[in-house]
Amino acid sequence: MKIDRTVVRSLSLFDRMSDEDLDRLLAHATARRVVQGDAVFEQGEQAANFFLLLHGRLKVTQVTEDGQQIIVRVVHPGDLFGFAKALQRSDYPGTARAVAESVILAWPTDLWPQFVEQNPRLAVSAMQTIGQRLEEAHTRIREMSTQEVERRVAHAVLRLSRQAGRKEEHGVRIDFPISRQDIAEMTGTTLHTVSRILSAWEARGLVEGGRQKLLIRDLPGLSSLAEGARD
Amino acid sequence: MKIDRTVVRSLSLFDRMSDEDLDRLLAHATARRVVQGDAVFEQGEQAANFFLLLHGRLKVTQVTEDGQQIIVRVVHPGDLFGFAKALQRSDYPGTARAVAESVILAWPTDLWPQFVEQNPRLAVSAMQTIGQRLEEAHTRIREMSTQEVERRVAHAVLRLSRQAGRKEEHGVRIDFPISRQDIAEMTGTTLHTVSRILSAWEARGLVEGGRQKLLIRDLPGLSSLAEGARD
DNA sequence: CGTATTCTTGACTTATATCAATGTCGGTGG
DNA sequence: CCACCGACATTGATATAAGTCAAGAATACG
Repeated sequence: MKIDRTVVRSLSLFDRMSDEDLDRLLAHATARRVVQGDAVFEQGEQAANFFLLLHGRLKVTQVTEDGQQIIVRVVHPGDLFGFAKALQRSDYPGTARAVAESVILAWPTDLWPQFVEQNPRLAVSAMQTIGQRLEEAHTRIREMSTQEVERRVAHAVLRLSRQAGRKEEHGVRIDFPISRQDIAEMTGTTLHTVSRILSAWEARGLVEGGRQKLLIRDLPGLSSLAEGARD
Repeated sequence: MKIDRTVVRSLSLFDRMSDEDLDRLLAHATARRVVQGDAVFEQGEQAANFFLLLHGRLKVTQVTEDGQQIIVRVVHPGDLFGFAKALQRSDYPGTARAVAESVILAWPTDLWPQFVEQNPRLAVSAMQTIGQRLEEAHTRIREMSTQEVERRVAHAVLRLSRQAGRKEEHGVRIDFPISRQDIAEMTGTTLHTVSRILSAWEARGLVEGGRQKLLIRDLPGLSSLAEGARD
């Protein structure tokens, strides 16, 4: 598959890179289309590549020994993902699956050192990316430790609206198919509880649901709920 | 305070560094003694330094707006901590407090880039450290999402025994003062629940408690509990 | 169309938090 | 050195948020 330079160029990760450097980088990359439902890599697999999401949406999940699944994160366009080797692992710690038709770039993992050395900006950028991810994880831990489910779900939905929101006539739509089960796996609860919460919100005019659909009608209202407003 | 080179030398972080490089690095470092209960830095403070723990034990905590506290991690000798700048923050996201008499090394944050560039091994090492921390965070999220409190506490105690365990006649002792409240803040529960759990374990001969003390008498027993053995 | 997901909703159960009271340790100062 | 105080811990009673179990409805898809 041919690589569309203009798409890559527009990503903040590469914005200060010279055309030659960019070309050199892309020379080693392979572009690939991933259809909805397909996995880019599976948990436990040997990490042969690291990736960049150009277009679409992925979710990264982990399953525990006893079969329970959690969503580790959602990958948005422009995000690096699957750089297990940089974190001294030989296998992928989770499964990355397309929840919408996606386009990715793949590099062989053994190119990571070059990738980083040839362009120090990338090294810094990568470290900051991981740092951000660490902070997100801590935020999630803090929320799970101290907040009840409804607030956690509110926060999760607000995050999604920021990262994957598309403005619509009556509010902000989450721009990819997302099920109640997904939201449950992001917040550490059950789909039943999520369903009840969303139904209650819908009755209050905060959101509008639907099968794998979510529209936020009242952002400020949701925000105040997330901040802990009692009712 | 004078820096003890032999202590530094023994840390894996520096083991393959030449004497000259090490000297160059230490030239910019300041050693400091921190007495029990004192904070090395406080949440929200401008990040002027990054640190290395030489001796002792610290806990890093965060407080939420509504005053609830969680323990983000425990810092063990040899660990880097407080490198907020590397993660593109200007302030410290948490408070680092000595739970035992400690000795730390401090470098000005603006030296971080040199620190990293002059010795690429350190850059890699730092990134791996952050990577590990990210994995730990995900493990914690996974546990909080899927496991009941008793198993989480078991896992937390086992981790502590690995990272801060000292072998004793009747088992493994957690080698620093740790309260029920601390364990609660590490596992996202209350001190009451922790107290009940530890009492039950003590009755079964798994552990031996005490004021800010904890001795694990039956590691295999605890492990099987952590792995989900029904009773 | 019928079949399979996904979602909703009710009834019930349970783990864990909350509230409340009391006990115990260990260091400080009289 | 002993008494007292404050921090830490234990334990019971009660409340409740959220999970589990169960059934059915709605929506999408082949």
